[in-house]
Amino acid sequence: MLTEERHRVILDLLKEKDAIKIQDIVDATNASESTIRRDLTQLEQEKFLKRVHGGASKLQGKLKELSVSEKSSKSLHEKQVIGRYAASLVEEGDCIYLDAGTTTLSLIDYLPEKDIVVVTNGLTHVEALLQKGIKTYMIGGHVKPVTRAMVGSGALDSIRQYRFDKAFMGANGVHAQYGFTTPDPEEAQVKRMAIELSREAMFLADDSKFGEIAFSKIVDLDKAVIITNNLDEEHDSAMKNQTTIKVVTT
Amino acid sequence: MLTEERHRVILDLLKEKDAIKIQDIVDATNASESTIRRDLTQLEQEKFLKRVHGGASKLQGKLKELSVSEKSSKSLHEKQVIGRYAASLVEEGDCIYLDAGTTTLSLIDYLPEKDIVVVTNGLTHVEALLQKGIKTYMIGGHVKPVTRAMVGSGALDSIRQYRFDKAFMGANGVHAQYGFTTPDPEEAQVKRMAIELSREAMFLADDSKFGEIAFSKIVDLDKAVIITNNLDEEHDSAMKNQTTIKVVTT
DNA sequence: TTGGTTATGATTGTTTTTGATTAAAAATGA
DNA sequence: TCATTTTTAATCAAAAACAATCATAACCAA
Repeated sequence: MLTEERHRVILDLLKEKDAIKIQDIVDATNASESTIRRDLTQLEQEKFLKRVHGGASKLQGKLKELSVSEKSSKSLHEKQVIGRYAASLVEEGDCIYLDAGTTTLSLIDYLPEKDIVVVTNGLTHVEALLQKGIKTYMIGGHVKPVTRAMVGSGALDSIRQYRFDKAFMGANGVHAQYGFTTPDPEEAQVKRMAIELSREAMFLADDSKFGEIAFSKIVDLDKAVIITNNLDEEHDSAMKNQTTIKVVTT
Repeated sequence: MLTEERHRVILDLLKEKDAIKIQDIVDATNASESTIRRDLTQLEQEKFLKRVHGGASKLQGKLKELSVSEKSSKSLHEKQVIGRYAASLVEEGDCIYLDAGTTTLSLIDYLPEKDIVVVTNGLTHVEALLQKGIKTYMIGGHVKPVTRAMVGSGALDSIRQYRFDKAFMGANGVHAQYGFTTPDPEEAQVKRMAIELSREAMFLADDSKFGEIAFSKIVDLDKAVIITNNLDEEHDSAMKNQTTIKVVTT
């Protein structure tokens, strides 16, 4: 039975019962206990269920936040790897800016239990941050319906009240010549301002972003460090003399 | 039977009876007494019930803090009535301020399909507003974990960027002498500022709020209109010469 | 095919959960 | 009050579930 089939079986079982035992799944799939455990670990990471001692249970609440396509997307793992590394850079007492977007969202899971303050413009991020008990500030502004990010002049005024030790940013395009880019000019403004207000800025970008160019320029490459999961020779040689690039593999 | 299942069973039993004996739970779950005791200890810690000698009992009072759904269910109908009326006051082109809180939240359901702009400090409200396709602004600031409202100096700076045609407010206490009050001084500040910035301010308060006094004063009664579902003679005569009170019955 | 990667199932030692046992504490009733 | 009964918390050993590791099997691209 294919991995994906098993996953489907597990989720189907969970649809009918609120909680299931590992043995039930073993019986239903004829896979070994070890395999099922691995499945559960994976499905938990992808936010499809919650593991409990002895089995797994539905997770209620905010699972609907992410569309299924997003969750199962191939790049999920890359984002987690990048997010985990970025989170490891956070130090006691830091004031962090966290840009809206899915890559930066994955960082939250790995944030250390330290005394830190996080400022964000992502509505979705706030819930996750509060869940972890992190002191959270949100900048104001117009709420952009599609991305649930704060933009506009209100956001610019609002963000100017803060200063950051580190800013973790997202972008749609990373290009040797055109720098960091994003589709929405208003979002670009906010991002640019966040970088200016920060002692140290980092872009979290998986390898699919390299060579891409979106409509609005945020800043040039030399304004921020890049954290990515993979970097081919072509882009490396084009960008390496402009900024620092950290490649995280596992 | 999984731990979580047992917990569910216990809470279900408690829903039907106000108090249960340990032996009843043992019978219902086929677990040992020791295990049930451990379950009860845990559930008590998580504020789901209160242990009593021989078993467990519902805890009344403010456990409801946890589940917003339960909390709002009690006076849900009143809130809906008030919310619907308040929404009917909204006119084409209005700029609205919507205070955080459950009463104002119910207003959103009834907002007309007009070209309006809504500014809010309630994180929970934003999602509902976007769902209805309403142009939404959020003020920035520190996110208060329990209420998910924006407070603090950031919120004050942020809200000052706007002016409102109408402000719909919530309060914990409405008192002839002490005016409108709320438990948190920081929230009171934001509320006060919102009222100042608004041409017209309205407090949405169900009848349980009358005569109550919370810790922090927001403003005096004459600064805002009151919209409520019911008003007894005593409070009416005490307040009617200070402000306008609109009683909505259906 | 070959070499390398990934998925699998068995095995290991460790951790968590469980139920029984006990002595202490609380309720009961004369 | 005191003695009796019930309930409780604490302890412990057995059982269940666990993560980690490893060798094998299946898979894939060159």
